[in-house]
Amino acid sequence: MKPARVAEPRPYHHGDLRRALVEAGRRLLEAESGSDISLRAVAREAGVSPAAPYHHFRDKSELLDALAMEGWDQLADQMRADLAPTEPGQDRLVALGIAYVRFSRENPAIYRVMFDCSQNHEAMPSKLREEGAYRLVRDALIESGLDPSDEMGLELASTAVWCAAHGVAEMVGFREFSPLKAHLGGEEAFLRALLSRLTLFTAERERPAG
Amino acid sequence: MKPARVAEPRPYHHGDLRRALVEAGRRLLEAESGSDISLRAVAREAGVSPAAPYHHFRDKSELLDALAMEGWDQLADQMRADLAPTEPGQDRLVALGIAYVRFSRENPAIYRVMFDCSQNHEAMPSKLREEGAYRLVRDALIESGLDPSDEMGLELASTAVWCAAHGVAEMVGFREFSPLKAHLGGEEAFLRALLSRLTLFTAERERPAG
DNA sequence: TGCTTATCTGATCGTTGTCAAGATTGGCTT
DNA sequence: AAGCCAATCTTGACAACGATCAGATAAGCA
Repeated sequence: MKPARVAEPRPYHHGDLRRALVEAGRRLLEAESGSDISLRAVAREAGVSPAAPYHHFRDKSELLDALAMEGWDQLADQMRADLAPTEPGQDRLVALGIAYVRFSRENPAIYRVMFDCSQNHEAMPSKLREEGAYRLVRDALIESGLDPSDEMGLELASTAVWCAAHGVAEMVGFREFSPLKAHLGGEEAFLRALLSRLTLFTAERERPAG
Repeated sequence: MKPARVAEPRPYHHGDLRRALVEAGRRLLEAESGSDISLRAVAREAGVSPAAPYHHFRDKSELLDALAMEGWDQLADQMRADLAPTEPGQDRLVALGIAYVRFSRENPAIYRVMFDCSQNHEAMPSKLREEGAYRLVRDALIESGLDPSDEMGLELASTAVWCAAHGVAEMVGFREFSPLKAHLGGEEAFLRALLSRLTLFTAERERPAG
C-alpha cells in the first residue's frame, strides 16, 4: 500500500534507469505476487513515474523480455553449478533436469515470464541454444552416448528432454501428487523418478518402427 | 469494435444466462484472441451488461473454471475418438499423447485456460482422474504391461506421461523446431518421434538404481 | 553562453475487474 | 386473483491498468 521506495531524493535523470527497472521487476517477481507483474508497479518500485519506462522499453512485453533474458542466464548458471560436482556418466542428464525443475520451483514467477516470452516469440532466445541450458543438455546427451555427428538426432533428443523437463516443472506442484512424493521420500526423489524414466531413451535409442 | 450481438430483443431475464456465458466464452476463446479473455467481452458477446455475470460466477476465475471443465470433457472425448480405431498394443499410449497435443494445438486458448486453472487449484479436477484423460492414460499403461496392482507405479507412470505430453504440447509450436519437423516429414511424425521416445519407459521399467 | 537531445513528469484515454444501488420479473403465498 | 419475495439484470461508479502526448528538466556540446 505504501510506496516501496519513499522518495530518496534522486537526480532528475536517473543514470541507468533501464537497469534499475529490470532489477525492480526482478524484485517484484521474486516477492511471490503471481507473475502478472504490472508495469506501473515496476515504475513505482523504481521510484519513477508510470510513463518513464517507455523511454527504455517499447512496451510492457519488452520489459518482460529483458527479465526473461536475465532468467535464462540465471538458470544456466544454476544448472552449471548443480552439474559441476556430478561424476561423468548417465545421470548428468537427470541432474540437469532436476536443476531445471528446481529453478522453476524456486522462481515460479520468473520461470513463467521466461516461458511465456519464448512462447510469444515462438522460439527460444538463440543465446540459449549457443551457451545456455540447451547447450548443456546437448553436451550431456553426447556424453551419454548419442552420435555427435547426427545433428537431427541430437536436436530431437534435446527437444524431447526439454519438453519433459518443462512438463515436469509445470506440473510437479500439483497437490494431487503429494501422496506419491511422500511415498518416494520427498520431492527430489519424485523428480528423479520422473526424469530418469523420461530420459530412458538415451540408453535405448533404437526402437522398432511403429 | 461493433457489438458482436446486436440487441436481438431479449426478455429481461435471460433464462439460462450461465450457460449462455459459458458458450460466449468458448466462442471468444475459439476466435484466436490470446486466451486473455475479458469478462466484459464475454458479457458483451452474450448481449448482457458487464455486471450480469456476477450473479452466476463469483468472479472471473470461476467463469474460466467452467470453461476449463468443458475443455477437459472435450479433450477426453477427442482422445477416446482418436484411440478407438487403433489396435491394442504398445502404441496406444503414443496415440493418446498425439491426441492430447493435437487438441492443445487446435484449441490453444482453451488449453491454456484449462491448464492455468489446474495450476491455480494446484490439482486437476477429480472428474479428470476418474473418467477423463488421466484414466485413459492409466488404462493404456496397464494394457502396455504395467502391474495393475502397483498403485504407486501406475501413478508415477501416468504422471510421467502426462508431464511429457504437456511439455510437448506447450513447446511443439516453437518455430525453431521447423527444420526438425520438416526433416521428419511433418508435425505428426515429429510428435510421434518425441512421444515414443518419452514413453519408452513403459517397455523398460526396471532401471539400475542411481 | 546558448542550442540540441535524451530523459522524466503530468495529464489523459480507453479498458479492465468488481461492487453497490436500483429496475424488472417469475413464482409462491394467501 | 392480488401481493409480495427473491432472483435476476442494468446503471453507474471506482480504482488500477497499458499506452500516449505535450511539456518540463537537465546533461552534453557548440
